[in-house]
Amino acid sequence: MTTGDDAGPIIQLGASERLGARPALTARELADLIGVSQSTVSRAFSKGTSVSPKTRAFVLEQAEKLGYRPNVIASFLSRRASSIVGVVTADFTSPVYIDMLDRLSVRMQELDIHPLLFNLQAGAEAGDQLAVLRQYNIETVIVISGRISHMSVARWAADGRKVILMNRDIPDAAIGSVRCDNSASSLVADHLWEIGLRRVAFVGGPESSAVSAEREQAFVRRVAELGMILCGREGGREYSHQSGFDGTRAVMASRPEAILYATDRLAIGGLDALSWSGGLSVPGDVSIVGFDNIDMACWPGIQLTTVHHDVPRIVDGAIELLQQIQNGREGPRKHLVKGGLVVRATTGPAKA
Amino acid sequence: MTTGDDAGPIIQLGASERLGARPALTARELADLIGVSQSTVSRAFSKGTSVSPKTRAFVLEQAEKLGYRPNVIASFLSRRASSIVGVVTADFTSPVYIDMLDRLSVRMQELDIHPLLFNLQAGAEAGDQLAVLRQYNIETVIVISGRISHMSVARWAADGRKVILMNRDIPDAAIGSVRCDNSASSLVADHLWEIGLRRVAFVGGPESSAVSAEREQAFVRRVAELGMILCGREGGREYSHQSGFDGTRAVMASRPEAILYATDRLAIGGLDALSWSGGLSVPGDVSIVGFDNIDMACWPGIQLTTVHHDVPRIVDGAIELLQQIQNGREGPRKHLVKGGLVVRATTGPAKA
DNA sequence: TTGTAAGCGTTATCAC
DNA sequence: GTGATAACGCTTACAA
Repeated sequence: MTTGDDAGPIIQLGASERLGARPALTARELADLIGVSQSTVSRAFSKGTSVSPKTRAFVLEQAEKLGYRPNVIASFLSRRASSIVGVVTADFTSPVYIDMLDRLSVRMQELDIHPLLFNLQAGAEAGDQLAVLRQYNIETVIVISGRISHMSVARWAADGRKVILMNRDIPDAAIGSVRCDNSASSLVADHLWEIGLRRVAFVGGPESSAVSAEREQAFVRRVAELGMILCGREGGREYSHQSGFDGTRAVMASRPEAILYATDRLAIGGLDALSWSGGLSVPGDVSIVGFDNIDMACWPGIQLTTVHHDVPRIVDGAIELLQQIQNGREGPRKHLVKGGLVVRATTGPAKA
Repeated sequence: MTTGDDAGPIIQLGASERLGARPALTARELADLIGVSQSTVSRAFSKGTSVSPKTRAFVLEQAEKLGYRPNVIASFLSRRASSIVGVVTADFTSPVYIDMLDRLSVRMQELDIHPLLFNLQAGAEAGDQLAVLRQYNIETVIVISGRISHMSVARWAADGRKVILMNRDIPDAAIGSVRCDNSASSLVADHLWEIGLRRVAFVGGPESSAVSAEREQAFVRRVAELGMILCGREGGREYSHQSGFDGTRAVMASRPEAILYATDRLAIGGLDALSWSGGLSVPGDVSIVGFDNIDMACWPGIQLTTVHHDVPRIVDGAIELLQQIQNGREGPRKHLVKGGLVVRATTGPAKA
């Protein structure tokens, strides 16, 4: 019953609910109530401590009944560490990053790890964030953004924070990362070849974008191997619809039969330039291909051929890394998640 | 230099950076170092305490120099309250809610208030969250979602948490809220009347959605006042593109000259059904109007006529409320932010 | 105005 | 395996 904006009228609260404002039970109080020492209560709640299974079960049961839950703030202070994880974002306009944040935050909650959100504006200083990380005793930081500088990441790591990078990597650094295999764009070249297209172009994101560069590189290499012609190439200032639109208009001067875009958003900008606003037929006049397989890609009126970016698996990888770090096992690891080509309706043989 | 995914190579860290792993300075250490008492340091950092301006300035200056920052965890424990604010979300697929989260989190950071993200899945229990709010000593919760039940909100409030609702309200409850004026949909009726359209229809969100209901109501009332004909009405299970697509197909049976949708996303689904996939002309065959004025609404190939939803001002309102609450001033307040009609290219006279 | 000292609710180090 | 007791780094009476 939690769908829609309005899940019913205000419901009268029972007596126990009303008492909520009373301060929460402390370990000491629970201990006194059930006749054990306060440290026993503490031990019952932390794993890897020496309590008899019987006592632990008893304490946990009573705690449940009386509504006791350890105060994490006190625990953080005492342990000089917190289970809060910093989640750093900067690209709320990117559907892929939003999807990652969505799934990641849900998964974290299931594990009782809570994300403190650091939404960095362009130009925010890494140092400022570092101070906050320290203030909160935050040990682990997950970066879901391509816009945070390597420098910032390096500083956090140098300060002893564990960093997990999503969708990017710092090659020779001992920093965990989980990302999709951008070289899958080579599959696009194969596909275009198979349907008989020879003149191809690439429309990318910002020049400084590693993601765009990797996707371009793998595509261009395979294009060359197959003996196809790379007739055009455009980059943008950003990963926006307008960028894809403008890039497409520009690259059409080279008369390509197909265009690969660094992301679906750019590709949809291209579809707009060509078809919605341009009066051309896709794929009749030109084929287009995206990368990421965002929700929009399968809208009835879009049906974009694209490379699948497996966000759920990337999130799984990040969660796995997170747990390894929190359990103190192993060092940083690099995950690379494969994606595959999804052929829809924006690619096909050229019109006769 | 923080645009693009890759902001340069790893930079060698200076000596002071490398030492970062050394534990942060405490108030006691700073106090000893600069020759004041620890409580003086504490006072210098909290406003409304009795310290001479001179001492405060001195302490703050030295703290800055030596890199001291109060540990907020200890502060939370001592104050039995935390400046962490819970931000509750559930609709990561809604551009408007994402935009709110984006802007809100940035504004909060500027104020040194940090958002702990609670991303609730459909069906998540309010009680579970409440336990976590207590564990973190969280006093204030901002709800950016229509899908969290009134019941949950009421329970948090009954437990003594301050709640700020964004984009919704619980009418007779003493709970703060900031939302857009959904009755602005009446402006749509006026606009359609002026361009000579008489048969209109409405495509809404889930039946349980208060937002959809309010937008529909104001529209329908004005339509009646103007003597226009409401010839059709469809609701969906959700606020998705597909819902808008399907709802449009259904409502076209009543041959409307114009359709108002509860949101832009639904309207774009409608545009897809009519134009991209349907071969009809918009606005030649039928005019369509959305609500929210999301980014997509102004894409070259969309140019959707819509009602502006002023997210920045709504966020301003929420921040204002937040500060009032944190300063202990005043009780809950209700803000209503006006929007206006944005006429673009999807409305116009019917084809001759 | 400033310093001293007693919490805040945990964890961790001791003995037993 | 369990119970006292000392941190953890702050805030806040209470004294000076």
